[in-house]
Amino acid sequence: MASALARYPHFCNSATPEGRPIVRPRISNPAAAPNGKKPNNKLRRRSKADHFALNRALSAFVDSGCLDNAVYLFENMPRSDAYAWNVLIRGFVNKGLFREAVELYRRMAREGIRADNYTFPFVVKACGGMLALMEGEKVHAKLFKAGLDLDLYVGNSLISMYAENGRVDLAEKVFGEMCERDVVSWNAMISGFLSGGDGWSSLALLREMQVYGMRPDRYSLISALGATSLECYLRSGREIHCWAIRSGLESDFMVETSLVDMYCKCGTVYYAERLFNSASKENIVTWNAMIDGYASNALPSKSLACMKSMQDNYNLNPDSITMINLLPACAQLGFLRVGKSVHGHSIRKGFFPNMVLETALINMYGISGGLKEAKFLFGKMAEKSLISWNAIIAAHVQNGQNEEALGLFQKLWCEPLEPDAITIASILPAFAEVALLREGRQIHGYASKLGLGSNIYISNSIIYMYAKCADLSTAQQIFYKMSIKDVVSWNVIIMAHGIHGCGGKSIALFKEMQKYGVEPNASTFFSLLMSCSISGLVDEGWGYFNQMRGSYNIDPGIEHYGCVLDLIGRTGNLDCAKEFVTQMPMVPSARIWGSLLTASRKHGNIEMAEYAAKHILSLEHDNTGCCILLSNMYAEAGRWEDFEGIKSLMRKEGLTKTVGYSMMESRGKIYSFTNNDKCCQHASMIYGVLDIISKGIGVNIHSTRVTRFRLLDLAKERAKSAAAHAVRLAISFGLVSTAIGKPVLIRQNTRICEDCHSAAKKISDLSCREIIVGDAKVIHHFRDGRCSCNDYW
DNA sequence: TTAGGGTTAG
Repeated sequence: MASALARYPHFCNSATPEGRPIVRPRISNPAAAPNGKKPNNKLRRRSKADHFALNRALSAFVDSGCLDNAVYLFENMPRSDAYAWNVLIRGFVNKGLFREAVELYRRMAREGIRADNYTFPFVVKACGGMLALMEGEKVHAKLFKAGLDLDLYVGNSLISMYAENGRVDLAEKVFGEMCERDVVSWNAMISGFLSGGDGWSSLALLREMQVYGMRPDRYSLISALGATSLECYLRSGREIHCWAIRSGLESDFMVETSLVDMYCKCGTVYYAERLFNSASKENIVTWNAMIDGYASNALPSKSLACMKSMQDNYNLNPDSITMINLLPACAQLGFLRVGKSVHGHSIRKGFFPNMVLETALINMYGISGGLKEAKFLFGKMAEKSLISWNAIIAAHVQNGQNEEALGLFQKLWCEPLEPDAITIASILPAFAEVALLREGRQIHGYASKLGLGSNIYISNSIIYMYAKCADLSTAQQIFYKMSIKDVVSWNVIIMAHGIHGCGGKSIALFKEMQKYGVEPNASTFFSLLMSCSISGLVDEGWGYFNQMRGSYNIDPGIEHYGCVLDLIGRTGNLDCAKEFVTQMPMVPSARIWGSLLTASRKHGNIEMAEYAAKHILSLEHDNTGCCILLSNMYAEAGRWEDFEGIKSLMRKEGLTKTVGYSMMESRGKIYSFTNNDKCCQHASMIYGVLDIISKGIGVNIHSTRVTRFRLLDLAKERAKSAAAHAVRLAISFGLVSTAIGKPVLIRQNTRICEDCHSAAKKISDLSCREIIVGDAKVIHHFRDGRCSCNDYW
């Protein structure tokens, strides 16, 4: 637009680029007699014919897209009437130069030419195109004053303008007050409801227009098919298809494309494919609709094959929309390389800048593990929409970068953009993973403000978020208040109880969901088995695992095997655990070997730990957690050479321990602590409390692990002593900064260490307070010297 | 001699 303005600056300010006001050359009127006497009829007729010829030439330039020539001619015409102005305004509108069109309309008024019933439809359309509601309303007031508001064409353009500006209510008002309506009026309103996201009203209006004796045309059908797609209402789509056949519109290329798209969006890709196969293949839009249809119906390979066939068999070159539609297929297949080649092709073809394409690429990179590329693209984008922000936030969450996602969410508030349902749905998992309860409540409040309280998808995420923020009771309340619950709602509430160590309640909920007629799926069993594993319900877990295939016809996936392995690990029968891993029907992942490693550490079996670690490092050579765990085991066993071996491996690989931190909230403020943090707020008070607590539970804050380490390492390890680990600093501060009797809520980004777990149990007993620590996997409830995880995590 | 509604995309 900026370049267009530079090209036609005089329409904005009636001045030449040098700043001189444009003075239209006044060619003497040939019809005027030189002596000032009345012109004769012959001369007058000739003058009129010349004027008409110039207008016709102007119109011809505009129709053929030669706007530069049209402008030149217009500026050099001896006189211009409303017709000439209208034609030129039309030229700008048709080229999408809406600002210039409106400027020309303003200049027309300044030059004393009255806008007429032909002018306003173009000007109103320009206001719709540039999403300028205020300008549109001003133009509406002007045409009302001119008595043109009842003009059919003007009314039709007003309907579209208001709908485009998101004011379907005003569009409806104009439509309702029209004294005359034609098929275009009905179509504009049908399309208006559709753009406002109200497909049902569109479809109702399609029926109503027929009651009024109006026959739908190709435009009516195209909009109505869009409405059907929006509402996924196949029955209506089929009716419209029948109407298209009866009225001979089925072979209209745009109706045909809309039908293909409708069948895909309604999930009936088979019908779309049948129609597509018999359709003309000349139009790339139809191909694009089919490529998108395959990908949206989980047929990504067909999507790629369709694109290839389009190129090889029909010699059509993919456009930017083809690229956009292809990217979800790449993401589904995990074809990062193909996705990158789509990116490269788009660069070579000059498709950039293109906000939609860039956003689609960010989505693809986010899903395919290419967060670095997604971040790079986002940073380079010239223009970003809310959808672009949603995509980059989701990319961070999908790749476990929750804190960065929350940072971006905060930055979004500084933009002139308002977060929507997708933003909330994208960011909620990050809140669940790293936020404190107060922040969780804020995002819940914001979701309610956006009217998303009854959105199942959002509600499910909110339930999980409350559970992870240690507020199981609010999670339960929201769950039971939901008027409609889907299988995900049940899975989430089962998992919510599971992570709080309430495995028995998870089993009860599993039985309850079936009483309500909800069929469990693979995720239900994952939640259930995970709950059994956290609560140590070994027999129950085994029972449900065995029922999966036999009673529910669900094949256990690797995640289910992982849960059962945790269950076996609890029993301490590590040989059985090892055998279970080697006999799994799928290749064990690093996560599976990690489960065996955890069990080995828990039961002090260093040989089994080494065996598991060997497998983990062969799959993930940079697995820091594995190295840390094994080095701790070596240290505890006094195997210093092996300990140093692991440490040097870590140095060689450039692996650094994740910095653990704990967070807690007091009086609306968030406090964060790292291990042995001497710079935290209220440090002297916190260390004073910690000293008292440590003495109370029989721990010397300065020499906790002396016996476990060599004297040489004593000084080094003292600094790292678990006695001043972040979680204990947070607990110390929590005990004195929160109301007596209330639980102390802590969040920790890593798993709680054994020493701190043991200390937290004792502190809960000593202080008669409940201490809740949500670590990276489990919510530990420490009460009366015990923990809800039964000391296995 | 001029006008209004329209297909695929994040």
